[in-house]
Amino acid sequence: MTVLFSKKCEIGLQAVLYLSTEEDGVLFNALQVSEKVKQPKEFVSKVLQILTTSGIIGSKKGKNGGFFLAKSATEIRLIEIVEAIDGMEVFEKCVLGFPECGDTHPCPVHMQWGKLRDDAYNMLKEETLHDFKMKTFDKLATL
Amino acid sequence: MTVLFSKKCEIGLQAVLYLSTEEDGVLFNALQVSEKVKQPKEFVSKVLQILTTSGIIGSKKGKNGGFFLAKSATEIRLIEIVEAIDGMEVFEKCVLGFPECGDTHPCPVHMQWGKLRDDAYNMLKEETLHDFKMKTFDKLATL
DNA sequence: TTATAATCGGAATTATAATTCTTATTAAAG
DNA sequence: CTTTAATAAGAATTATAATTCCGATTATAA
Repeated sequence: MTVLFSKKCEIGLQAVLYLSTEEDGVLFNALQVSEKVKQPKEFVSKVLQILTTSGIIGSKKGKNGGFFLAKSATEIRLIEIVEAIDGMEVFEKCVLGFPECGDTHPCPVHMQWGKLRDDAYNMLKEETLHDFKMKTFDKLATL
Repeated sequence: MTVLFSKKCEIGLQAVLYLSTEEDGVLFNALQVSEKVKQPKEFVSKVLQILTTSGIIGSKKGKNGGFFLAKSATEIRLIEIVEAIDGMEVFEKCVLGFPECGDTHPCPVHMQWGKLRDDAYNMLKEETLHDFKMKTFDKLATL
């Protein structure tokens, strides 16, 4: 099992972070991305398609085609990628699985998890891809 | 998808919280637990078996048998249930899925997630079942 | 001692997520 | 205009988690 997001989503996050390491206008094809994130090309392609449909990245078909950030790295937030692939359910459901958990019928950890969940949400929402760029570059270089 | 734990684990947590609502020595059979947590008896039985093997709950076979807390509610912590069913992987793996993420090769959210992860761990570790007992009773009564 | 009501453990099945395959479409380059 | 290298989309397959089923065992109570 993954931690909080599906494997598709993890790959999507990694792929977009990788795309953000290049300047505007430079393309990476699916093979290059798949080698960087160390996952099969076919699977990575699927994820890149989803991100293309949702408008986070753009694609160019045909020879010398590939993928690129659809917006500037200063405008893309990690939460958008999570939302496009997994949706927002993780931030809405009870961590203990109680279907009726809420402010009126709280589970034993409702308040505490609520804070953690909001912190996680903010972690993904507040910083832009650009903020992460250097860290990411260092990170991806070592993989 | 579930939030952080497998469905088995969610049911295990709910089941143990339910068992903790009774005094020592009182048994609940699998059917009673399954009705309370609103899941099929067969599935709940499976989960109760796992918890029995790991020593968190006890079982009595045969007619009038059932399940009960193996220790006092003041000695059982939610983290034990998570560990018995899902293991500790959620608290060890990178939230973005980078296989080499760690203090030397941190992912973009490594430090921030590290804090959240530790807070979640402490949330499940520090309070005992007994601490949750009244809240839980109220909670389960409304389901 | 027999019937009954439980847990136990493993096998079988089903559902869902992950992964792969296939074919179509597109655009550049020869 | 043809070949080539790419994405696109959906179908098919595989892996894993969830769920169900069945037979065995156990203990109580009639």
